[in-house]
Amino acid sequence: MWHDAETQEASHNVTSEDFADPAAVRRRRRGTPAPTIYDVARVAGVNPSTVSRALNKPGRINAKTEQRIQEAAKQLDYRINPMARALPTGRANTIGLMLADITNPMFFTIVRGAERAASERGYTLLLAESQESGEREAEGAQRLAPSVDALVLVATRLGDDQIRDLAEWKPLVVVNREVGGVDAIVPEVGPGIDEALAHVAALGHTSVAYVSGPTGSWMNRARWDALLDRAPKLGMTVVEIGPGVPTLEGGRDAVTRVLASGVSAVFAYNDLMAIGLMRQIQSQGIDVPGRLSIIGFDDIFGSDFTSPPLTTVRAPLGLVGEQAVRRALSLIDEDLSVPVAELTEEPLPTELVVRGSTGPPLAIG
Amino acid sequence: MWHDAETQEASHNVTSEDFADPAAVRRRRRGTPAPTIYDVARVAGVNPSTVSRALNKPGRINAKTEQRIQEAAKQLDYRINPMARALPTGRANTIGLMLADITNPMFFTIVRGAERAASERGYTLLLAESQESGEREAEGAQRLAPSVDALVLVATRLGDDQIRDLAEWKPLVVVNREVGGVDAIVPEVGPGIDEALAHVAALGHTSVAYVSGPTGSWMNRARWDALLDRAPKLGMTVVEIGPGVPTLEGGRDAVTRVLASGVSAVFAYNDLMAIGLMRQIQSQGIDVPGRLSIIGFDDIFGSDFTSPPLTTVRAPLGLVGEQAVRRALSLIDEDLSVPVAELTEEPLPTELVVRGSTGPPLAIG
DNA sequence: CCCCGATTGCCAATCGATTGCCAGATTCCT
DNA sequence: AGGAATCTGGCAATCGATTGGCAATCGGGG
Repeated sequence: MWHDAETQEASHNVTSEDFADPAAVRRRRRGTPAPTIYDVARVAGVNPSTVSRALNKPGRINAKTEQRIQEAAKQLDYRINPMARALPTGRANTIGLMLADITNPMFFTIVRGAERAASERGYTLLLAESQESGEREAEGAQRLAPSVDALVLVATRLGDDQIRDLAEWKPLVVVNREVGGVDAIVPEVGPGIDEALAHVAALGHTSVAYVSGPTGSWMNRARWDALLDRAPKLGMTVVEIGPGVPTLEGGRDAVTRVLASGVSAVFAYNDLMAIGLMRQIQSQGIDVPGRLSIIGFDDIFGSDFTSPPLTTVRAPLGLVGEQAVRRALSLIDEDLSVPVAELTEEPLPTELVVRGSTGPPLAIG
Repeated sequence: MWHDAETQEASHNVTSEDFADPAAVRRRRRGTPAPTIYDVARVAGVNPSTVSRALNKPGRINAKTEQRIQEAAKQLDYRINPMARALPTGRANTIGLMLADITNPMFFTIVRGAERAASERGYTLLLAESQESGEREAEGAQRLAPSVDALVLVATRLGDDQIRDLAEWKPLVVVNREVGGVDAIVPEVGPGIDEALAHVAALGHTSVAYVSGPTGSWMNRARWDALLDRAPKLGMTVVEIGPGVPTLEGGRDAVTRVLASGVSAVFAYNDLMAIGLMRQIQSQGIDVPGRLSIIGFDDIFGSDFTSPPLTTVRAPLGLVGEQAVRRALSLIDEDLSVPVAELTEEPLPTELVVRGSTGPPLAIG
């Protein structure tokens, strides 16, 4: 297919005649009031309530009438006003999604899964970002809560009590965290870590470190706990280094302490930290995985771009997002005492993805 | 900071007494009806309308009364019901953001900018994804439109006419595209491309290729046009290869044709394609930038993870998102004939970021 | 002491859709 | 044919907040 300058030219001419000016379009807009069910009712010659029923209680109305109304609606290009509907029903058909940091690639995948699950059921996602600040998050949640049917909190910085308070107010699901009394979607850290430890053990490592993430992060603790529990059973020593911010910088900042610790393999709280760590270490002329094997968590976008590509414990983030929303939807149904759509919640195991950043330790290789 | 098993244990005990079971929390939730201005009015001993005015027309009400109402509101933990407010005012305080593909990292940055600009003014973002499908996008836009005050379309697949139709319906801003008669936020491709061409010319390249993105993409065309216009002036030949999908795969798929074209430097429609191209070429044992220099567009997250890190024409995506929302907000104000908040729209120039994927061509080096 | 204007708060209509209740029309059963 | 059951569609109240118009109150000036 060729670049076609003519097409562009032609289309540009048309536009300049009539609507080259954005202001013109705007002016035109102002006049148009959106049609309501009253308009539809008038055209179809029925009562507004009949229109309402025809449009969302199929069968409740005589087929003939129903069709007449459908046609009137189509003719007027009627679309329902969600806000007006939300008032009597109390349901906005929206789900609030609260993220710690939109730019962290781990969230993209979750958002996509969530969006998919939501739009599948006719729900829309309302987005808010806490920018890793508990205060902003509380504020954001308060702002979001009244306009959504349910909340999904991802990697939240809120305290357990705040979360429970919110949960009493609105259906709520937390992701990557567990809070007593609140529905949670958390990938199983165990399987992936078992695989990963088996992997490094097989390579011959006997001492590993964990570069810790934020103190308040539930998932950080979960990963460390799992490591602490299992590594010794495989005959390995394990130390925690940190805490640090869950970003490239956080990883960079841990380098000195990692090297000083003398370990031959290191787990980082997440891929971002792992990558930051790796790049910083490499910039000091140190070989990865020769001198140090590095393992991340999550398998975010870009974790296979590095060289060596990052070995990581993958979390099924897309599924996590999907399930979080599905669970939220089922909570809404439950609130309405509607038979809960049966939740076939697959387990969410993590798994090791072996790439180039792990290898045998120097002493052996 | 040490891992503290006790803390966890303790907190777990508390929860198990009272709310270990999510169902218990849910049950508790059902009873609570949210307080309304009527409740506040009763407590404060005034008329609901007075409450409304006290809460959002500061000064209209006697200071004494106003304070009494504030206190009543606080006491009841009243928060306004946005849906109920939206009905009479016609404003939902939301902006709809429509993306082609949430998982494309280039959008993350835009989303963050948009979210920031929106929440700054008390607006919330409503998210929809078209998954690169025009049909889904049209549907999504229709679904979104009635519940938002304005729409922002990013890298939309819609036709010009569809966009104009939407624009007559709601304030609308398109990003990374220009449509006659519609407000648009588009980074200036010129400066970055000039820099990039100067860069490759200085390195000694005389022939470049452009690996094209989706046919329907306005930005794809804009970049190609700019290249086509400027390269010859610098004494370089330029060919277009494609079109292709704007992903890693799209880049991989272009490899054969790129190599066959005999060029020594290649621009790709975006970083994703550039990276896909680079990795595929490297996997064939071909050196980058030795045999082929590669340049991307956007400077997405991860484009500096590759080795060599990617030289790319950076677009100020965060600013783009911010400005798109700001413009949308100003359109809303304009519709309301409110004095438009003065828009200090900085220009959005692109700039070359030189990293490792460009170098002198073989013949010279 | 009266009048005037400003201030303050209330009344009631309104936004658009939903829904319980009811009445008239049909159908069905025996 | 009589009566019950079922269909249909209309009426009107309701969700929670906003807002134009009005009435009561108050202070001040003459």
